[in-house]
Amino acid sequence: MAKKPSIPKGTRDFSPQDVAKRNYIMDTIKSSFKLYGFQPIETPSFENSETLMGKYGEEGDRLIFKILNSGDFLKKLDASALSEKDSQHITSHISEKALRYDLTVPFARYVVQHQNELVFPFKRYQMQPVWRADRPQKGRFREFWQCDADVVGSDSLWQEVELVQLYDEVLSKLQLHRCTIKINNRKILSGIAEVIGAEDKLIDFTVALDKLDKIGEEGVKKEMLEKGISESAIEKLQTLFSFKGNTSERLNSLSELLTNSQLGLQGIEEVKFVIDTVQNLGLISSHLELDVTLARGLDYYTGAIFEVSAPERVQMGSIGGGGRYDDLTGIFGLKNMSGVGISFGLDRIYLVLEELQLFPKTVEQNTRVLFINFGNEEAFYAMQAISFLRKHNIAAELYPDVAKMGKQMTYADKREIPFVVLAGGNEIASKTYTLKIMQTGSQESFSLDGLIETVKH
RNA sequence: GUGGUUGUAGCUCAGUUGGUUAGAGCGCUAGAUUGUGGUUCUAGAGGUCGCCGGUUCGAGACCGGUCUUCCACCCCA
Repeated sequence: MAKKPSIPKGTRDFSPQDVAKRNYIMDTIKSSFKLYGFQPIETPSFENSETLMGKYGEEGDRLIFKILNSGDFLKKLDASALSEKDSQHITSHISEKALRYDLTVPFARYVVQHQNELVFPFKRYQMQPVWRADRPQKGRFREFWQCDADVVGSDSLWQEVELVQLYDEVLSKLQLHRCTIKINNRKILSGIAEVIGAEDKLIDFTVALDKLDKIGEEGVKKEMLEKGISESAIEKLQTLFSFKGNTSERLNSLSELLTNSQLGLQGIEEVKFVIDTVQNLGLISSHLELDVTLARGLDYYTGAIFEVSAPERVQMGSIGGGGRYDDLTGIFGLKNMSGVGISFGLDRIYLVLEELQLFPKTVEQNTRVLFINFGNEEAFYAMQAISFLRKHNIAAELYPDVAKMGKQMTYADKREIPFVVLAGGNEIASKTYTLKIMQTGSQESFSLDGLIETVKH
C-alpha cells in the first residue's frame, strides 16, 4: 500500500453519521436564531491580516493562521530583515491575509463596510468554521465551528436579556438541561481595577481573577503579584475572595467595594437589571449565575460578558461565550455602534451530547426502501416504483448491480435500510411488489399504493 | 510557545532480558445457501511494526530526530 494520506493536526473528516449529528445541532441552533429575529450572513474564510491582528490580545495574534503571499515574496523583502530573523517583522511583509479567528471581528468589519445597506439595529447570525493555530487537546481543534448571534446598533439591555433566553432555549431544545449561564460585566472588573489602583493592568488583573476556581485564592494572588499588581492593591480584593450569599447579597457587598467607582456601579446596575429581568421572565432549564471572576480574555468586550459551561458531570471547557462590545466597529471607523452577541461552540456541544448520549435516534436520514436488482427488465419495473416513491418524498434506491441476492440483502442490512422490495418475473406479471420488513424478516405482497402506505410510517 | 504521552492488519489491542516465518478478537472476501440479511460452520486475503537515521552478528523492542495521537500549562469554543 502506498503511504497513507492524512489530514493536518487538529482537523477532522466528518463521516455521514457525524454530519447527521452536526446538522441536528446546527438546525436546532439555526431555528432558534431565526425565531429570535436574526438573519444569516456569511463572510470569507480569510480576511486581510490587518482586520484580524491586534483584536484578540497578544496571545490571539500568535494563534492566527497567516497565509503566505503569492509570487516570489522573498525577493521583495529587504535582506536586513531576513538576516535579523525577526519573525514578526518578516511576517507582516510576506503575509497579507489570514484565516478568520472568530466570527465577531469579521462581523464588525462587515457592518462597517455595509453600513449604508443595513437596517439598524442589525441582528445577524452566522455559522461557519474558524481556525486557530493552537495545540489540539480535548475539545480543542485547529478548525472548529462557531454559531454566533449578534445585534449591533443598540445598547439596550433588553438585548442581553434576550440573548440569555436564547442560550436557554437552544440548550433546552438540545436536552442539555441544568447548564449554567454565567454572567459578569467588564465595567465591574474595570471598576475593581480602578478602586484598587491597577487600571493599567486591567487585562492581567482579569485573566488572573478568571482562574480563581482553578488555581484558588493563593494562586490568583501569586499571579497578580507576578504581573506587577501591588500587594496593597491585592489586599483590597479580599471581599471578592470571600464572596458569599445569594446574588443580591453579593451585589450589595460589591457595591460597597465600588462606591468610589462610577463605572463599577454602572456595571452592577446593568448586571442587576439583566439578572432580575431574566429571573422574572423565567428560564426553561438553565441557571443564570453571577460570577464576578468571569473575565474572558478577548480584549474587545466592554459590558456584559457571558459564558456557558457544560453540565458538571462532563469534563469540558465552556461550550459558549459572548458579551457586549461598545467600540468594535469603531476600530474600523464607525463610532457609536454598540454590539452584543453570543456564540455556541458546535464541536464542544457535539462532544458533550455524545458523552451524555443525548442525540435523538432519528438524526440520521437514511434510505427507506431498497429495490433488489434481478436484471434489466426487473430493474426497469423497479425504477418505475422508485420514481413514484420519490415523488411521495420517500427515499428509495435500486441496487445498481445484478449481484447475488445475499450480497444485496447484506447491503440493505449494513446501511440499516428498513424495507427491501423484491420484484422479479412473478411480481411483474401480477403487477405487485414483495416487501420485506428487515426488522422482523416478514414478507408481504403489495400493489404500488399499498407499498407506499406501508412504507410511509 | 512549554512539559508529558501515543503510534504494530480496516478497527481494538497482545508481542517476555534484543534472537527463526510478528499474533488474537472483531471486521472483510468466498463457500456451506442458484429469490433472502442478522446466527452458525469452513476456508482465505490483509503488515515497509508511523517515517528517517543510528547502535548491534541480529531491532517491532534500545538511542537520536521527525510526524501524529491524547493530556496538562498558556489561552480558549
